[in-house]
Amino acid sequence: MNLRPLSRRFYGRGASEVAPDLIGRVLVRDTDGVRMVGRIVEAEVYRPDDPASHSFRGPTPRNATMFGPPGHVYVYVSHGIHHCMNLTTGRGSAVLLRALEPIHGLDEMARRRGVADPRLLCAGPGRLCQALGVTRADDGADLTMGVGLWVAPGDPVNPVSATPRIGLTVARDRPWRFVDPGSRFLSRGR
DNA sequence: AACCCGATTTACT
DNA sequence: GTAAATCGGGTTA
Repeated sequence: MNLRPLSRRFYGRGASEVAPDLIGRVLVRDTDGVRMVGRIVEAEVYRPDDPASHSFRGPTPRNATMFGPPGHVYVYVSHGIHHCMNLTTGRGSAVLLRALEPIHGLDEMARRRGVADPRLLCAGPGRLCQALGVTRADDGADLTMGVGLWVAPGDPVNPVSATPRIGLTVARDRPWRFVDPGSRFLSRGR
């Protein structure tokens, strides 16, 4: 399998283009001398014109990475406990990774998660980050270098399906969640 | 599936 | 100070 990192150009198209194109591609995580790999099956769009987005009210210390160049990781702390991971796509937009199908390094993911069921390792944005050991320390990392964390080509899924996003209290109507409709590893719908 | 609730960071007043 | 938060786990049904 080709595990070379996707280019800056891939991310620079904006979140609405990038999110559906990420489904079926492969996330690679190298940390502590181990490699973990997962297939992206669920992702959501967040944009600066979107009341649900952290970037909606402009730059703050937390969301600074969203306003930087495309192709970096934006990691934030959710509810003070969990970490969630986005891929920046330029001009205040990003794509939230919500679920992976674990492909490689399941033992390592299970150890970090404290559960063994493959379906519970990466089904949810907080679970995914816990499984891969992604924290706020990774915020701002460059995804195009092939070091630490990146996305490789994989096999893009089409068609993907679009649904409303999950866990929001505003802008709930926008169909900006994209999933692999055949996957059994989604955060909802198993 | 629905609800409840812990835990704490963040942004805003 | 305070309210809201891109959540997860457990309980109830």
